[in-house]
Amino acid sequence: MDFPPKSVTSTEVLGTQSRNCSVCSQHQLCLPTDLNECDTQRLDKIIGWRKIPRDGFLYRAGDPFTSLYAVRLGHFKSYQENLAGDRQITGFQMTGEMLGLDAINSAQHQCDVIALDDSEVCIIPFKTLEALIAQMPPLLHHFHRIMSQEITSEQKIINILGNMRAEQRFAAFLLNLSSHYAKRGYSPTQFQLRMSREDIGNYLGLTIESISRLISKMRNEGLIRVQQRNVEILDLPRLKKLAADIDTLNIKPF
Amino acid sequence: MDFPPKSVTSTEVLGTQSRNCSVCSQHQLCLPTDLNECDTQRLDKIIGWRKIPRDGFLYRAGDPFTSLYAVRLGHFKSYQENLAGDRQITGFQMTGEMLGLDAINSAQHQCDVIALDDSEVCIIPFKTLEALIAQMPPLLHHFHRIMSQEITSEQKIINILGNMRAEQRFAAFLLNLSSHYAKRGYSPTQFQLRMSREDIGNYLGLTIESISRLISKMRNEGLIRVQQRNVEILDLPRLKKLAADIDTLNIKPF
DNA sequence: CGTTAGTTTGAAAGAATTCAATGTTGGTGG
DNA sequence: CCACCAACATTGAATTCTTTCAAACTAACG
Repeated sequence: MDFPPKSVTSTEVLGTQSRNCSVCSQHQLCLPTDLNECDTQRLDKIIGWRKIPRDGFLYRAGDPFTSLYAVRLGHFKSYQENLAGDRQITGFQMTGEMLGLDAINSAQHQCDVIALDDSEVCIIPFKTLEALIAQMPPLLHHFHRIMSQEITSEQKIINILGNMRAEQRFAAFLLNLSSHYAKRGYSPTQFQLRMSREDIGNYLGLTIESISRLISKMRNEGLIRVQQRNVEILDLPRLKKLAADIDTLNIKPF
Repeated sequence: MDFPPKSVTSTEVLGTQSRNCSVCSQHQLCLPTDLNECDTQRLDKIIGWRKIPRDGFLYRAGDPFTSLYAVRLGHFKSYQENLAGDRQITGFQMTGEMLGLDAINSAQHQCDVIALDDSEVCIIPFKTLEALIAQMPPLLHHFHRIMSQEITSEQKIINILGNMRAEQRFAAFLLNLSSHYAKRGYSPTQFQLRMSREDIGNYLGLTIESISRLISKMRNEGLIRVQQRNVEILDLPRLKKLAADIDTLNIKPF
């Protein structure tokens, strides 16, 4: 069932990833599972493809919005800049995640998006997608779920920024990465940070020094092992307790 | 052009608000402007209606998701509760705004939503809406814009929580209310806060005492006038400068 | 008129930042 | 191959901002 459609030459599907949705490794993350083969191929036809080198822009705030992007390979960061020139990273995106949804309303991109790795994206022309969507109910609903998910994941950040202390924020951040990697079949306890300490700090509303101190503290407590950008979570349950604010240190005798 | 459709008796359209989209005062906020009369009436037919008393729940986190809600009258707050029982208000909603979009993905509501005023909502059964949407391209696109707008407005909060100091946060909060009221034809400089100081603090990641101090400070500086929940912005430009982090006090001589 | 919920104010404590210095890594060119 | 540089990261000390704790105040309501 994984052979390439006949319209595609064999060289085009060489490499670790195919350019076709039906054989893409992100299939279950990106596409509705109940889409039939025919509809999947119709979708294939409208989807383009692009490579972004490390530190390259996928798009910039203010760019006209024409397409959504699905991360096929690699990692991205999205940030907004305010009038004073301060930046706020609003999210990190990894394989299978959608970029550009925030631009639909104004037809202009709202963020700068930069690749943290050499990366690849699927280009999804939005007008075409909407036309297709109207004819394919499962895809319609799936697309709404994706947008809804985006809202939910931003609410998570609001929760982190709004009522967690520094240590909890960082714990929540690690746990979020952990579950994302787990969902993609990678180890939930060992992974590489794709972003600098500065990016992490910015994202979590903390300074780079605070991040550094938190890493040292958690390392000393045997919670994590960190070597540069390599992270190993040594005590996942305790990390979860920490992030959930269940203050194990303050258990009162009665 | 504003007479009620014949299927509706005259008593039903009495009062300040009609139950029909075509004559609803929120028309331009809620509906696509390029929807024809016939399509508007099809939409009318699926939309229900409900009153929520002050402090009443519109829905609770975990409730099964069946419908979206559009605020027709009044104000709401949405908040999430974490495992430790801490709450985080993720947004305040006023007339014309949509509630429940975050529930599409999981089919369960993600927030508790409470009315701050005696309020009224339109009930929009989601399955029916999706079916209708697929047949009405302008409505399809409009719905996507609404979801996109929700994403954008959450990014605003992330920006506030992620890199503003207390004073800027509160300034940004007031300005946000100001522009919302302006958009609805009310005064941008005089309005009533519908939420308690505690709610404001929670929303902005600050304590109630901090909010209180900020109000006092801004009052002393002639920026605002506050009498209980009545707010008057006395110096809008300066408030904007403050929120934008343009530090007028720190202009260096050379 | 007293009670209550919500708000304001003050003083002390705590959390995170700022500033400054030092350490580490990886790349580049001599 | 090594020395040096630049970018990134860590650590310490002082400062700043915000919270916490405590008390007093205010308006609304029965």
